[in-house]
Amino acid sequence: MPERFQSLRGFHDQLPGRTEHWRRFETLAHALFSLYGFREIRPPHLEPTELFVRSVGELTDIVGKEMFTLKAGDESISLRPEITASVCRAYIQHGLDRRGANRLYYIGPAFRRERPQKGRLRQFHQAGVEVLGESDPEADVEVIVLGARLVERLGIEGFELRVNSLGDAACRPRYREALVAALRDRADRLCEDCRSRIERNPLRVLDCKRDSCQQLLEEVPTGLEFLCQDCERHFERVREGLEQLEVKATVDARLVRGLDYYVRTAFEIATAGLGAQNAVLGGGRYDGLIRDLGGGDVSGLGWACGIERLLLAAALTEHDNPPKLDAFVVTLGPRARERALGLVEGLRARNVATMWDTAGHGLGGQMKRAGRSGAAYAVLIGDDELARGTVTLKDLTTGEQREAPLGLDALAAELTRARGADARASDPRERPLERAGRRATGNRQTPATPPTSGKPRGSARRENDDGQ
RNA sequence: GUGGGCGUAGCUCAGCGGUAGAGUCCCUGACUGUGGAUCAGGUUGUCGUGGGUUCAAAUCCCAUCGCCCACCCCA
Repeated sequence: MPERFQSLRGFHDQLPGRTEHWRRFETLAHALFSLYGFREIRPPHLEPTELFVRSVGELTDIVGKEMFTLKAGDESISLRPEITASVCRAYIQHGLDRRGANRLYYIGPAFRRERPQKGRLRQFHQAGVEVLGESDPEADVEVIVLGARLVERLGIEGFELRVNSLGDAACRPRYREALVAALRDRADRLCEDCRSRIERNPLRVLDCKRDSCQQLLEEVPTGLEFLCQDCERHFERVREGLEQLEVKATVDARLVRGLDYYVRTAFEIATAGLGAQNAVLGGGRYDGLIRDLGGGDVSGLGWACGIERLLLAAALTEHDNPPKLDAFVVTLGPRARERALGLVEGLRARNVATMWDTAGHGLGGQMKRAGRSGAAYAVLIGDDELARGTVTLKDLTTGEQREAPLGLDALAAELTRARGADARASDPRERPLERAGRRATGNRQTPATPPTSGKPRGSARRENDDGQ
């Protein structure tokens, strides 16, 4: 027996039944980002390794040990571990500042070589936005609000938005010094990890998860106390803006972002119920990054969300979502079967979503497949119909039957008219993402029929699902 | 990278030294004039993989791969 292959660790397939959820997320994201004046950018997945070393920071774990790096000839290239760096590179390379494209968004995969957990994969997917060249706090407010709106519209309840200011080149070094001094004084009471962080990345001590360290941090100065006047004022206006729009945010002086490039505004949205992987969206301001990457003195601002995590937090229903067919052609006898090939293709040419049983089952088998396909109508043709120039239309929801003309245009019109009646109700784009009445990790009882759908689809098969 | 839990049918799981099981799904038939229902029958399988112990291993041991959880870090 030949070797059977498995997907790589941390690289998952998205199967039918899940892909519909992804597409609903993507549809929502595209629509929402457009609403805020953002335009899509799709950078490549591979970049020069050096791009990430310079942007994310050489000493970060992401660059230090989590990148998929390969040699290509004598250059080193890496799968992107995050997407902001690529967007900035493209912005500089193509002079997007002169094209008026300074609000950009992306949706796509990124790669990190970490030990996988639920909501943390080696290939994961992010959607994110970047605003380039705007340094006023109003831009921060818009970006943060957009993040909150996305999470809201996904129907995620009980999320928490936390904001902080990390200072800038003027004030952060002063704080860093003070912090290091304070931590050194207390090093003997910090955990082992934190002791090593004092020199390597002292800010990260602030969000150590150990209670003992957190208690100790009460005695340590916060960054907010050290903000220079400009940073102070900026942060104040960000908070005021959020307040004006009634977006609830808590100031968390311990919120630190892991990437080196953040300055001033940093924020994060966390949800309950995802365990340790509860951060679903995070970002901040990165003035200076564009310059570090060889561009002009252009400020930057943005966030990224983890699509897997958001979908987990949204606890989507696993309701049936088979392709919505208008018609399933059922044939009786060889003459009808011969005729069906053209009939089916003719209907499709008229935009009627049509299937038939290419496998050649008997009448019962074909009807069974028609029912399972989710088609609105079965279109039956046999010798009787052919002789009369008609088809028998069976409404697969109600079971009612009637005669209809065999002519393609007339039949297509008939089937399309029937579709118009319920298409609006069942079109996923017209429907908000639904919350399930259960936890994502919970039982697998049959989900309740979504209340917005007044039309149960009979025997439509439930998709098997991996439970994520 | 460190520590722990778990891998049996497509799916959810039982079996835990003595012939591989249930539910569900799938397939065939009753059914060349009707799907969802019912009935009859069928495949459900390298028991994750490779070694070892044993007369005998799904079961015990070791290794390995994968999933999950925590740490680390982050979306």
